[in-house]
Amino acid sequence: MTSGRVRRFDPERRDRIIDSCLRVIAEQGVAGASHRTIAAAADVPLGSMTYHFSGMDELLHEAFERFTTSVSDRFEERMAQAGSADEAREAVVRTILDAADPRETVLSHELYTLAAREPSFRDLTHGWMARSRRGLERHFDPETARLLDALIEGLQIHRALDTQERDPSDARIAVARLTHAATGPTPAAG
Amino acid sequence: MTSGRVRRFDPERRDRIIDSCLRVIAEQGVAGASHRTIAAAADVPLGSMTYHFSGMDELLHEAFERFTTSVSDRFEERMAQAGSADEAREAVVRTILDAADPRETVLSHELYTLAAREPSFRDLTHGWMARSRRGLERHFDPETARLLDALIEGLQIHRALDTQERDPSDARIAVARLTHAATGPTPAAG
Amino acid sequence: MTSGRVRRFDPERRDRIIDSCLRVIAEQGVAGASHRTIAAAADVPLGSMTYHFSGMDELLHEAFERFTTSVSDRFEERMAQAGSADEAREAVVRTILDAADPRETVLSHELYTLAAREPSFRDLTHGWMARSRRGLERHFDPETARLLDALIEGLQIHRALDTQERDPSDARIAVARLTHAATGPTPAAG
Amino acid sequence: MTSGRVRRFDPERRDRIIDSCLRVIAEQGVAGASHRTIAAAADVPLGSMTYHFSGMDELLHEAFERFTTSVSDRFEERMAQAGSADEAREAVVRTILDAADPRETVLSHELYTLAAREPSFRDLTHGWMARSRRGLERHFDPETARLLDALIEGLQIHRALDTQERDPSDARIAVARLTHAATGPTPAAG
DNA sequence: AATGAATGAGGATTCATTCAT
DNA sequence: CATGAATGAATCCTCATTCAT
Repeated sequence: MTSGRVRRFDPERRDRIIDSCLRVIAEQGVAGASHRTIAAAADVPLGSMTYHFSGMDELLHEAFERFTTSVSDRFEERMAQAGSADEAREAVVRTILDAADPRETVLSHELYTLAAREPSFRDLTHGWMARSRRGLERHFDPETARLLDALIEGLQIHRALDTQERDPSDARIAVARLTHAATGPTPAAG
Repeated sequence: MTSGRVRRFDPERRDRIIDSCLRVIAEQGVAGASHRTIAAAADVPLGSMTYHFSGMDELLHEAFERFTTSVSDRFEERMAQAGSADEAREAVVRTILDAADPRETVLSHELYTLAAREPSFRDLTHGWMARSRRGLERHFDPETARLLDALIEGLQIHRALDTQERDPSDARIAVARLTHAATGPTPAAG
Repeated sequence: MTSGRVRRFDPERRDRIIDSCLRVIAEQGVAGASHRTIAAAADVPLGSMTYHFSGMDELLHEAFERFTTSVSDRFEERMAQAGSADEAREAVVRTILDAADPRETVLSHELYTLAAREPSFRDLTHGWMARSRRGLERHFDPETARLLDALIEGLQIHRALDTQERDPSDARIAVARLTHAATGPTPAAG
Repeated sequence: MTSGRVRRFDPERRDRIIDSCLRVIAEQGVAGASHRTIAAAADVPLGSMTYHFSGMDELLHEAFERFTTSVSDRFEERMAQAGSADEAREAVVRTILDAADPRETVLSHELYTLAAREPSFRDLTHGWMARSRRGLERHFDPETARLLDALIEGLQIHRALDTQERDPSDARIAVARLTHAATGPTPAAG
């Protein structure tokens, strides 16, 4: 008889909690990510939270680790599929423009905010950046890879946090300037 | 007679609360900025908080408005003092490298995180970016100004959130590439 | 109209909480004295507890301070009313025998246990003992006062923690021996 | 094959749990002695606790039984080794003064507190006192033995819970007065 | 025989907000 | 005008115990 009401064994529960944690953060921010809200989102009893995770910090760390890994995976794959420098440039541009997904924007900023204050989260941001650079270095020299990586970051943020629409060509021009020197006349203002 | 309790008239109290709010956010994040902690930091009675501000949102908005205004002021002044495109480039480079102040890093990210989720804070980020661009447009064409602004953002973030030291020359090279096209051989990897 | 359901002003509430705290400790021990149980006993909302006391420690300290003060008051009065050394001896004997009140036994031990581990409670036990000695010194020299005080303690404990009834004359004999040397033949066993 | 998990047979585990229980109580009190903390201290799985003991009460009882037995053993031995009434007096004095071991002080009080409220622990305190008296009765008459036992208790407590140092001669004088009546002039205060 | 997984109840504490003064 | 007192909801976390394995 498997009657009763509880599931005593649920091996994927830990996983589900991590996913729910990311979902809650995306929707309500780290501030709204409490044991309660996450437990409810994961359809798991409250006591389950501290059983599986030593505390909110461990949970947050694992959640953001999953997030950065998945974003990095996707970016690396994109870079791997580019067959030439030109295709790589186009992939970078697309990465910048695709960032419209508000979920990722929000999660990124939440992580940055955490990392800005708590060094323990900086291993995640560091690892993330390292993998991005490694992907870029398939097609560009290390110096350029670092600059491109920072540019992607800055353009994504400004696209996300500006109330005004941005012209998509910005990204293309910026990538061009950073990757091959000469594109035309000196752009200093008259 | 000045007997009884003290300080029934304190015209700068509102101001002090806003400053304390920023101080608390810099130290403990928006998450740690409660009426209680801010009131304590400002040495102001708890009941005073809801008297002067309709709620945390109003207070946060005013606090971040003060923050972005002060950062923008400083940047605009820097740009105004640059007498040539070269001096402007150097001012941009210094702006990127000076961002070591953890207080500003933290406050920026806290604001971005807020703005990423709540549109009501996006007027602040939009205004901030607009003023930055206006400053840059004293020396560069609008297109370049936009790109420089994003680059500043990206490099600052990566410098702050990487565990590894960054070479300061990165900033100089990036600014050079974005502002005058040709600086040398094509940097695509071999 | 004083309708509604809440009492917004209740100046004796702090006092009532302290009393309820002692009551709960007497009934269930320090282990059972939680914010919840005490709040319920005092008919006070839970949030009221940490409003009036910084935490359980402060509350416990104040509660036991009240307890020791009241016990000391009573003992001092008894000593003050004794008109002669003989009456003082009798008062001491009665103090030992009266300790049957389980409430006081329990509270004393709870305090001792606390003080045994946390020095911050030792000021209470020290003050208690000091006042007891001061009372005894009205009638006995300091040396004898110290010994009597310890004897009271020991006899009370053994009376309380033995499952076997004790002969009340024990107390009388012990007090006699400690206070005037000669009462008969040497009591060493054959 | 000793593969798989380890230590499915561990006959001393029950013993180790009891010892760990005492250690935890000495360090954190009965309040801090939970199944979890004790299991961790004994390096034993949590589920093992309720397997070996029906509940905390059984465990506490066995732990304190071990404690009182060991203290009683030592005291009895001391008394057995005393060859004369004078040596016995000295042994009693030393027992009082040696009680500086904070571990024993703490454990004694924890037990007293338990016994003060729950009669089920009073068999332990009763047995302890009975054995103490039996030891003393090797050298003193039953009456004196009871008084000495109580005096030991009282002086130990006051030495442990006073913030002021005690003069060791107190113990010697008290024992003298209780055991042979006349030691000098009447100690009543002038 | 032994235990890892699980959980509901309860632990202290913090919070934004209300309201009588 | 300004605030100290008050509170219910929510915070994270620990707990003894149960039970399928």
